[in-house]
Amino acid sequence: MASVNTQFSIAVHVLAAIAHNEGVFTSEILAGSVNANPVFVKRILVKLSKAKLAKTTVGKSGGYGLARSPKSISLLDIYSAVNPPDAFAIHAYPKTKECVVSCNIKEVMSDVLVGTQEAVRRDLRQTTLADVVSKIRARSG
Amino acid sequence: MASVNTQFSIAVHVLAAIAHNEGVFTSEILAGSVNANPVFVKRILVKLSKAKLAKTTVGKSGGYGLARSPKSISLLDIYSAVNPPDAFAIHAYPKTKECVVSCNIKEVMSDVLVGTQEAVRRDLRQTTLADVVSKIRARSG
DNA sequence: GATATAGATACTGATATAGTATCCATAAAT
DNA sequence: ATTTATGGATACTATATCAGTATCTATATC
Repeated sequence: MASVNTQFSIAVHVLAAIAHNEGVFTSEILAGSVNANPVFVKRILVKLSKAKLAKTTVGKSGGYGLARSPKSISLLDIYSAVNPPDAFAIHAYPKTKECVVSCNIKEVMSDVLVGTQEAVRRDLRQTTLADVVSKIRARSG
Repeated sequence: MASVNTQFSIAVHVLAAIAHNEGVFTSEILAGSVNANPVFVKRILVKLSKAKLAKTTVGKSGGYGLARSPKSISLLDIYSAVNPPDAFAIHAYPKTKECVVSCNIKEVMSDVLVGTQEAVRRDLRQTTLADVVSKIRARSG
């Protein structure tokens, strides 16, 4: 546990917690729900706040609320906010001059994988935070 | 450089090199084309061989050829052969009993992300090794 | 003014990727 | 039959990223 990026999944978790309970919560409480390190969760909350998905109030009795309605927040919005490394990496070794494949593979793969990355984005755009909350409620009821 | 999995991209590279040059090549030569560590490339070649995408001949004057035609090998075949970690990880912290979200988020996210992973597979299935080779040739010509 | 919060920073620890070195088994070349 | 070049396996190391820990500052409420 530590080398796969779980920030996206944690971001969805905390936003779902806020949305489900419809209120403002401190990072301590949200970290408690995730059962993860408070500072780690804070760092994710900061990203969500900068992306204007969460609304921060600073100072005593401060905390995090939603900045937009759950229906208007897609998983793609959350994914973009935490900005995880691309799902598909291309190797970056120096080119071997005499080899046609070596000289062009990177550009060709980039081309192909842009399409794949776009497929991911299309898929994530189809699910909203409201969908996630309602699925959670369906399971608990 | 070392924490993103580049094996898929390297696997495509070596198979494209074999397909483009239409022959049998040693791991040394293939590693030379990639400009990567020979043993690392070997480990990938072993996976491709086990997945029956590459055909191995052992012993002196041995090497790697294609086991199937480039048109019949999709990027999904190659992706599955190297078996990289899932693009989307879900955090695995213990559940907080009192929290409805905490108790159900993992299953709900799994559900959603299965669809995303499937979108990736659908996309990769659309491109073949032959497509990659012809794109490379188009660039070099 | 005291206090509880967000937010930032520096350091540490754990894990997975990739590199290095070396060995064995096999089959071709001699 | 021997030599030799290959695939394949294994053990160890180096490095980068993710995540945890500790601590500090700024700010707004009480």
